[in-house]
Amino acid sequence: MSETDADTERLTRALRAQGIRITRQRAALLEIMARADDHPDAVELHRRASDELPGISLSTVYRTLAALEEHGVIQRHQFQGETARFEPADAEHHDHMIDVESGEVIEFHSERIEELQAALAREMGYEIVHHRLELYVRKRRDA
Amino acid sequence: MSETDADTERLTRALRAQGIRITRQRAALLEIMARADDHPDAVELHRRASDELPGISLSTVYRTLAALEEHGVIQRHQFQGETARFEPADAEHHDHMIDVESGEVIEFHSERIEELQAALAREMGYEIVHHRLELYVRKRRDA
DNA sequence: CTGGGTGCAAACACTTTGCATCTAT
DNA sequence: ATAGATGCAAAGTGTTTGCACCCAG
Repeated sequence: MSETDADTERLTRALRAQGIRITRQRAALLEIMARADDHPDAVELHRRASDELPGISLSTVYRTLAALEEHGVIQRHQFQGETARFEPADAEHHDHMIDVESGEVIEFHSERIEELQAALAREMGYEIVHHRLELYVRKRRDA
Repeated sequence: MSETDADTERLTRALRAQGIRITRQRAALLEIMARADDHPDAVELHRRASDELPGISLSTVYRTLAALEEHGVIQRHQFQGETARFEPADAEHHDHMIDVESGEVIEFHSERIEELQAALAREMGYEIVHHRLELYVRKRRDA
């Protein structure tokens, strides 16, 4: 059994325990999300799901994505001007660089930046609930 | 003459020089934006504009906002799940903290964070075109 | 067996657009 | 005078929802 298969099965059990039914549609989407190493949007996920489950409706995809997000299984991102994209919610938080020329999304993480953010918020009397950091970038020509 | 009046007049001239006509509608919106110290959305701006220019249409507001954004006069922000909000584009860049309880938007700036972002992007072979940093926060109770 | 999930179509919220008319320059 | 801007209504886009039927547990 592949690692993502094992992950998916564990997830399935956890979700069922939380009282959410794993239908064929949801199983398909869970599997697709587990495999996805890009950041697909609802329409793209619907396309992928249709391959193994012809007839699955776009509304089901939206409803499932909402449910999975609510249960912390996936994360929704709304990049500048784009439609919502999704990715599996891994343990470690990360931010995104978006290549404005290719649309490619690169993940990164900076503990130093996170610390500065937290310190800044605290100074101003707030605590961070969550944050969003997006760098819209272009490949360096002079590199 | 107030300072914002002077600013608005300067802007008006600059825009006209770039070949965009300053109609009553646009003048009203320029003035409203100059005065705005919050981050209103299109509907709110339409409401404010309607006070001094009854009959102004929402599409004109949208078209004007698009034009002003294109000419770098205002900036558009799309906060998590909200409708687009606008603010005058001042010289100095800043980021936003959004109070998730009140919806209030607080501006801040950290040169240190900006430097780290730039360094990070460079390391990965990119240069930053623009970025977005939003801290979704809540007032500290234990402060 | 039964309540949650699905597919479909219709509704939604926000934003954009086509067109006839108007107005800033 | 005339090209660009407006108001209106209609179309778009991405997403959500009501409802009758279905199927996972």
